[in-house]
Amino acid sequence: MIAEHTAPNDSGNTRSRITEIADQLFYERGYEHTSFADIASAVNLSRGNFYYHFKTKDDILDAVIERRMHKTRGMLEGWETEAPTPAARVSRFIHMMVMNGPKIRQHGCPVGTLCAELSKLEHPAQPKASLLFTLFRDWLARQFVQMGYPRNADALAMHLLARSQGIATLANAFNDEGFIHQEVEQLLKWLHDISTSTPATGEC
Amino acid sequence: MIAEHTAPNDSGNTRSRITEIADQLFYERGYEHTSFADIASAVNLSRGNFYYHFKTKDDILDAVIERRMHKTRGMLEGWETEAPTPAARVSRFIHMMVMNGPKIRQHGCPVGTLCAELSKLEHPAQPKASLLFTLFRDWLARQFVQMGYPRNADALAMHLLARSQGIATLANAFNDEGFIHQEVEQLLKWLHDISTSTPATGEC
DNA sequence: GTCTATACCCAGATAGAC
DNA sequence: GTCTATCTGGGTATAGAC
Repeated sequence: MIAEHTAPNDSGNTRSRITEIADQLFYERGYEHTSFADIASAVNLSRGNFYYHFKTKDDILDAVIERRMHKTRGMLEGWETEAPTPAARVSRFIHMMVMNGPKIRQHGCPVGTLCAELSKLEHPAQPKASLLFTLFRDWLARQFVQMGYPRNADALAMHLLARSQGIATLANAFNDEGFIHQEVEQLLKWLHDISTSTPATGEC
Repeated sequence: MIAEHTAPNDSGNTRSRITEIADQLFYERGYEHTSFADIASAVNLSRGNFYYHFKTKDDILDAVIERRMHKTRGMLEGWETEAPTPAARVSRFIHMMVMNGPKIRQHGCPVGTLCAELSKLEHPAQPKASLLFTLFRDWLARQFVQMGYPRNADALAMHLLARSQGIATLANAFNDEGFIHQEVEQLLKWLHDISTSTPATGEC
């Protein structure tokens, strides 16, 4: 593990710049509809040079998914440390939809739309993309366990995830950000109810 | 309006056959990822002849959306006449997810995924595709009005639509049909609750 | 109405000079 | 590491014979 001579100029930076731009473009325009040329021009690279950093388009997708995994993990850890109670932490998740309201209205949920697209393409990376959902799912389930719902924590997590996805889909289809607020209110009420009521044996 | 000589052999049939196949392929593979060659070969037509029936790909999309509008209207009218109460009619809507479970698991909701894709493409037909949602939205709202919720019938309709979309998205992402059943149970309970309880002034 | 042939463009991907 | 030039394939779309 001696310092190798593999410390290229700023290829690491270039690579992450490409990944960052690709992440954004895949979200805004979709994976298939984003071309190498789109990404290259956004990063100010020639198409030829592009292939020095990524051999195939699938490689870029892989890097983008990994980047999203990393960012998501960081966000969840942040909520974990910032918010004192499980209910407050889940509330952070719900509020995320309000914070990202304008982008959701324009492009839907980054995770949901990517999974849907890769599913239609029968793309090999589809299972990997679904792991982004799993990240949220498991994190939410842990919160519900701490809230006193060990038996159906996963069902509650999936329920909340589904509600969020539906909100994003319709807010996007109808170009209606107000709908997000409207539904978030209901979700917060739902969260309040289950976090204050005594968990019944087979609740929810 | 005298009978014109525009009654070509079976071009009407060919056209509707193309539209039917395109409808299916757009659902299964997505709009952009479906090529003329895909459709033509599925209909057993040469690519050249294809253009006799549709000038551009957008024209096919238009025809597909109109076909879906037509079919949806027919389905909703069917539920309207078959089911005696508004609650029973909404229940038909909810059960549709169970009936289409396998396809939803594989390809998501036909309406939701089309709207999401067209949104990313910034395709001119996106608003037209959203009208498919509007069809369900208005129909559901009418049922909730009849159920005694004139004030927030539309909010209830949107809520139910969103729940359905979320269920479809996650069932697809996790390839999990059981999740549909699980959530449909909850939706039926929700429907039962609001259809039997006395509507409060600002309920739900 | 149906076909073959083909124009045209843009995508992903490669070669090789600098 | 970056560039230009280029290959190859597939996509939409057209022309014109039958």
